Amino acid sequence: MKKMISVFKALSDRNRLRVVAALDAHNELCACQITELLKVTGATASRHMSVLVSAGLVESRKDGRWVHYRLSDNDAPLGSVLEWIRAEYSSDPQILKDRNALAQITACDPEELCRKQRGEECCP
Amino acid sequence: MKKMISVFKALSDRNRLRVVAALDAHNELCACQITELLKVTGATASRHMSVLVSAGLVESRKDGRWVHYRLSDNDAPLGSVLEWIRAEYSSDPQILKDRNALAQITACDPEELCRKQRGEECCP
DNA sequence: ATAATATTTAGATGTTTAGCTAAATGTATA
DNA sequence: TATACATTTAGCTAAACATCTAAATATTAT
Repeated sequence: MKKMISVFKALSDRNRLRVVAALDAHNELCACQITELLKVTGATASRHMSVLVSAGLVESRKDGRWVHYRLSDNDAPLGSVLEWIRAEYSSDPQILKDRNALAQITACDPEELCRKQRGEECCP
Repeated sequence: MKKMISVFKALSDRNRLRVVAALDAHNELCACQITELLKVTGATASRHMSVLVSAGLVESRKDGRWVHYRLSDNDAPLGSVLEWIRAEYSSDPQILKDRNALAQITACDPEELCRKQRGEECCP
């Protein structure tokens, strides 16, 4: 019951659903890329990711200063929940916008992206 | 996206999950039975049910003064979400307790149950 | 018509949560 | 070792929410 509630709570936020969709398309994204996608503070993005991780929906991998996130390969029953999400968002305007944004974001080296995030001019 | 969020929000509350489990076992329950199961005010139960109905998870049928609720027969993808819930809660202590409580509650005529709820002595 | 009654809505209160800024943590590089 | 830096944690505020009580609504029975 607690597990179920934490999963549903994790999935009942707009920004976290956007992240799930993003991770479903690009199988790994780092914290700064997610921050850029959501257009929120790094702190806020980090908080969202910790909710998804605690719910068991996402796994994180630390690589030096960077943290990379990916969807956990969930067991079949929970997998079917993701199946439903996938079906629902495949036509969602926000998610489609995000897809384009992500193309830009991932085209740019994370190194560059972070430079941009602290105000220096670089990749679009 | 809005639909998804409302579904997940609806499912991310302990008491509403208990109701979903209850409706999955007994295919129709009236407001007073749900009130009795959750041990909350009628007003609170009503609020919870309206959340489940707005999310499209539950349908209501009015019959005189009584309102009966049942699970909507959801399309396949969302159905699989309920499938996961079913798998998860089949061994949940709270849900098992609820099953016994429901046996008592449904054994007693709703008419009687309501009498009990306003303080008169009757069915156990 | 009036009274009784099952459910819903309104209003109030305490708790949770998403977001921010600022400080802390841990890692890499000069 | 000292500095730069990506991420996380702490502390705050405003909005959302679960619950209650009291009032409103709608339906049956007298």
